[in-house]
Amino acid sequence: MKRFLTIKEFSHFSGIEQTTLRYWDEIELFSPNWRNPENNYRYYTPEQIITVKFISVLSSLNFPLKTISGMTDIRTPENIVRLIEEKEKELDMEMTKLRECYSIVHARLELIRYGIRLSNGYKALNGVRLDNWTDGDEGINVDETKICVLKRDEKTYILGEPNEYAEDEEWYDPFMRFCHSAPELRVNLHYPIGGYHECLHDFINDPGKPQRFFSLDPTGNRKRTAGDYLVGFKRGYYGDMGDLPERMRAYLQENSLKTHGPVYILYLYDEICMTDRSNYLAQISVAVSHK
Amino acid sequence: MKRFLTIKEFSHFSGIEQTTLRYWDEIELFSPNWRNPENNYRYYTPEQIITVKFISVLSSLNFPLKTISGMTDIRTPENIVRLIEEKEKELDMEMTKLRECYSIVHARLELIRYGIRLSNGYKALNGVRLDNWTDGDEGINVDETKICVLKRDEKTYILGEPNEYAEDEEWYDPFMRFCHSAPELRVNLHYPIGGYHECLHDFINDPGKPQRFFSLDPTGNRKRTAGDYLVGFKRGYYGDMGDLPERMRAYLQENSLKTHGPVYILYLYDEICMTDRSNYLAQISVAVSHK
DNA sequence: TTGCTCCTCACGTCACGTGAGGTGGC
DNA sequence: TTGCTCCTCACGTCACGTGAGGTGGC
Repeated sequence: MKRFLTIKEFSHFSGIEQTTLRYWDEIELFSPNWRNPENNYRYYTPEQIITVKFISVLSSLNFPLKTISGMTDIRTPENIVRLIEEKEKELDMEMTKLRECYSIVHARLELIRYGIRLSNGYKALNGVRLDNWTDGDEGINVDETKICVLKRDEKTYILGEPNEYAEDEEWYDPFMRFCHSAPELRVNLHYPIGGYHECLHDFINDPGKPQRFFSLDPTGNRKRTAGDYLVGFKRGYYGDMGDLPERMRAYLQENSLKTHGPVYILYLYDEICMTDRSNYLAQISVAVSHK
Repeated sequence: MKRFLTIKEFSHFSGIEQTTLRYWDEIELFSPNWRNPENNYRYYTPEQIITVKFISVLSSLNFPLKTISGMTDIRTPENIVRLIEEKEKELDMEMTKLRECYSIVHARLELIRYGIRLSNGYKALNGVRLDNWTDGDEGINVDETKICVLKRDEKTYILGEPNEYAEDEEWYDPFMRFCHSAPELRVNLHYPIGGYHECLHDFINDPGKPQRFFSLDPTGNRKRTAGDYLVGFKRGYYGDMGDLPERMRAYLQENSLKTHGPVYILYLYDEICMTDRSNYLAQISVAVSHK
């Protein structure tokens, strides 16, 4: 009358591994409908496919197996609904976190890819920039030794509080205070973090000590507006800007340009993709227009 | 000159547990910048916060720690980008799977909640239906012993192939064939599965042997259209429809109604939330209009 | 001196995966 | 008889978590 399935058949129809089925049986989460007392063979019924599929879904959603056991032990509609509802907020948070992690990785990839295009372009050109070489990609038409004006898209970020430098303090003391205050400012420190100066003048005055930090968080409340930006690059450890500020000022004068608003310092290559500190690669940008 | 952080401070600023940091050090995934050779104390630098944050993001995205190690061992921009790009499709699939699991659980919850409202309504009313008791919720205005006409919203599903019943075959033989053919039909068996008869006449003829199965998959290509439906309920094991077909026919005659299209059988309570088979709860619905 | 921090080492945990060695059914 | 399936038992794995027992620094 009743049709039984061996563990192999049941595994085949349900898509659950035999080892998993044996384990779930062992911990008394999900057991075959009947066991042959002579040889201890496991026999399942077709409708158990429905249950085991549901258990596998809950397991995929990171329900601990003990929680699922608690659900099937006292198997009532109310119990199932209650246990799932209890987990619902947690699930939502996990989904949000995953999406966020995904977005973080992409923000980081974007910077690194930009750096790679820069370096490749530079290598391909033997360090000589050809003004007529474009392929629609800003990055490839630039080399990291030159200062230039580029159209930039809008970019969203979260701005930190002004940094206060005590005597002898370097960038890392305010950086740690920034990390510390991150939760209250709703700053997600996983996104790439950059340096910020209120204006070009401030940057030139003390290029190694950013006046603020910002996080390249796409859910931020601040925007770097789209438009023309003066862009320069610098190899070196955090804060080491060499003669870049001076070169930027010279470029502005030669080309009769004036800057507006803040200076953004973003590291395309940093700790994450470089072992050699002197090879970190920063991009410095500030909005410009003709005088 | 260089500012060092103890493991406690570093854990605090980075948000990574001390045990995790020690473990990551042990497996040579992420080590402190300096160790005191006298007491083996670990000392981290502030910029390591950036790296460890990124590692924790990758770890949250289920990158195996060995893969992340491979990334930091040969730490070049190209290497980081390559390893992430390799995982990208897998990540997309995982995200899709999670969303799907979420949707599956909700499809299931919806059915169970409907069943609970039904049972509660029935209990509260001592089995007597009050026609003027509505709160905008169809479920609560219904009791499971009565047949009635209800407005139903559109519902999406995937329809299986026609079932063929060999001699002496019960519902579970075609059900298993349905499970077997699920992958080619792009049927996701995790969603609630229902029975389907081409028309009321077929249902009444052999109510225990659905002519097809369908999966309540919201990405399906079929729709149960919105409108008026004749709805009845039945407690009992799969296929046991008792006198429900006869009662539905009587109701149609008394109220001068005629049915259109297929009959849908959906189990609100089944294996998953009931131990007692005789208490499974099916909802049977078919589109109706006045003669 | 006291309390706090840090260390290593060993063992536990969770959800399986992987053989080893042996039995059962057509 | 042969090959296939099923079983148990033990041990491995992954990414930590949890004490135990001891040292180090202000």
